[in-house]
Amino acid sequence: MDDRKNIYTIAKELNLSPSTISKALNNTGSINEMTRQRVLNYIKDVGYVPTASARKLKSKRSYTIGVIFTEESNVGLEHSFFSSILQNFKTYIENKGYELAFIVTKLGQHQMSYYEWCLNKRVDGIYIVVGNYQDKGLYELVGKGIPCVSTDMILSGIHTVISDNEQGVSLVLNYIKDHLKKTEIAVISGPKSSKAFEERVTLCKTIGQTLGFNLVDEKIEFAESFGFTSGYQGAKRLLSRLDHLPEVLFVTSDDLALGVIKYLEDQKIDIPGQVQVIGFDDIAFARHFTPPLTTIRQDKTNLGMTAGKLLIDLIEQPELHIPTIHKCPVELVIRETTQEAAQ
Amino acid sequence: MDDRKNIYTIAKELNLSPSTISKALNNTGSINEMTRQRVLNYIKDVGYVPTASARKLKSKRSYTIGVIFTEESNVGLEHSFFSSILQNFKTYIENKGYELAFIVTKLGQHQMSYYEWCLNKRVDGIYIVVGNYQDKGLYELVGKGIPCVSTDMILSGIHTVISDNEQGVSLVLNYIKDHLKKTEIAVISGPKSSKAFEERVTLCKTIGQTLGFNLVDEKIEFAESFGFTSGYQGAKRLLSRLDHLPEVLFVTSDDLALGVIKYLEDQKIDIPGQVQVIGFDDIAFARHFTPPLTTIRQDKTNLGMTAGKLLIDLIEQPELHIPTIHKCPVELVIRETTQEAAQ
DNA sequence: TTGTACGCGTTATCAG
DNA sequence: CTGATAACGCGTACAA
Repeated sequence: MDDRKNIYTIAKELNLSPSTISKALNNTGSINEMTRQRVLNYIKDVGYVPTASARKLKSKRSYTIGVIFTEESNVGLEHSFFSSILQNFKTYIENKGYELAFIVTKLGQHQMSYYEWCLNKRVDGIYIVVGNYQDKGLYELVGKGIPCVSTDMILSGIHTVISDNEQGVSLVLNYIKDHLKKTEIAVISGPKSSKAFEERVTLCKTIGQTLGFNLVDEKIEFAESFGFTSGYQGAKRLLSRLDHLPEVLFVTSDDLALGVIKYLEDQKIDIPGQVQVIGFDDIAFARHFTPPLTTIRQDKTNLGMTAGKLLIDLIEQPELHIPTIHKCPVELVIRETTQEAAQ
Repeated sequence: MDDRKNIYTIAKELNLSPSTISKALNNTGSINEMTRQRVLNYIKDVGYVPTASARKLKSKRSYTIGVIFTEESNVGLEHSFFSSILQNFKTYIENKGYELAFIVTKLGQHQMSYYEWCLNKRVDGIYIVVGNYQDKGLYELVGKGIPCVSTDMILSGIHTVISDNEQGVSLVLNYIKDHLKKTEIAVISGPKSSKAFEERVTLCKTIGQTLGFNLVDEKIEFAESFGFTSGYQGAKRLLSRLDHLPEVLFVTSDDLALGVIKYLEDQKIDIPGQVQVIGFDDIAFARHFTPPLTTIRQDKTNLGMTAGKLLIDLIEQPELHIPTIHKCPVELVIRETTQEAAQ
């Protein structure tokens, strides 16, 4: 019925032993080159393919990276920024011979923790793309010593690859001060569930202070979630609370910023005439929006690939176990939601 | 060193046999309820987690669905329409106890065919989200009898879940005729590598004919790829070829349509004053664009979930082996890139 | 309920 | 140095 071959069958057919076949396949141990070729050719002919689970079972390696993506935060694969990072990560690790699997906590009837899933799959490493950093399951997971890299949250003890938020915020605020020559600013931030957003807000306050901005809490609004609509609502809440329009709105996530712009348009507020808007991320649509969005470009390729490289280094050279924070440089992309002041 | 438990260890510690442990875990066979509870409690205490690969090795089932996504067509997870379908599919199958894995043809040094990968992983089924239908590897794969569902291409012999393109095109053309009251139309299509795009173009011709549109080939332009820029370029090519502006541009994919709109704006062509634009898909940004795009809404949730349901039915009840084509209804969403003619 | 063979590739050990 | 043998990893299923 199931006529699948295995190394035993093949060994018999070639008058060799199973271990020889294995050696030929994996290029390990000592084996005569001619024998190797003979095996390889035969295998190609008959179309034998080794079974992943048998190899994994024995070698205790799965060549699989578990990915935490979204579950809690209600952002799915639809979120273009994270998807893009994930795509780059995926490409990198596949080149290194690893595959990607989504960590899941509910499978059919079974409920399990992140960690249990990882044990079950024996993943070699973990990549946290987006996750709610208030999630206790995450802390359990990262405490277990499985190599782990994160691009979203800065948890102590995890290797983190993240955009240089300090540089980004600094670029924005200095640009506002030196080029736009404005001082009345307000901030719309992504939800508090993400550490990165928290960090950006904190940086706005500290850097803003040194630059002479007066960024009181009243001028900071946290969106409830990700996405266009959250931005729209956030802008609405913020502006109806303030007694006059800020000169510049710094929105710490592009997808929110687009919603913010929409709200301003609906209110017949001219951009950049009355309010200037600056985003963060440079998602694909930022440049295509009307008006095209001035923003901080995060280098998604770099983020994804660096995370991949770091994780695989960790897996293959476990001696480098001192947690590091990699900051990827960002860049200010000036488009049409801002306008430099005349000299 | 590796202190992981297995059913043998546990069996010994509880003075039971390995098979009893297995039964307790899987709730199969006959087993004393008290024994079962004892085992379950113990397992929870010591934190034992069964190993996926061992189970797979024995049971020859992997509870894994292989997904073909993009590889050839250069669209990645960034493509919001496909990502969204995939997300819904993923959710559905996870509820049914299956996991998703991306089918890959290059792993480290190893190059393999889709089919080889599937053998290696012993996937239970295959889901083709996007793929180049000229890809011969795809035909090899689907010919092997692994349960397979596609949402993109209509290959003979594969179960297909696809939006009702006929209904969609019909809705568009009738809307143009009856409400916009226009006859001069042109079409910008997605790349020929996708069967769905081909089908839409063909339908435009046939339905167009019965409605009295004169849609000659000169008025049909194929974009070179997916995405905003391809749409922009496509519009440019089309309009520079035609001697006068069409009244309505039907763009068979939203991401292209947004690029088309941008091109028209850059040319100072008023939408919908001079040219009206209709898209297809209803991606998230379609409604947020300026102007908001009139388009055909594909039901991504329905598509993804139906595909999931169909595939799992196929896996679990292999007797239903007559290939079917599921057409999911679509809907015309009227926004601001079109304008009804006065009565 | 329990014993045990099985699935299949890997690897340590051993003989030629 | 080449290749063979056998034990191993771990859960499942059927016979006892």
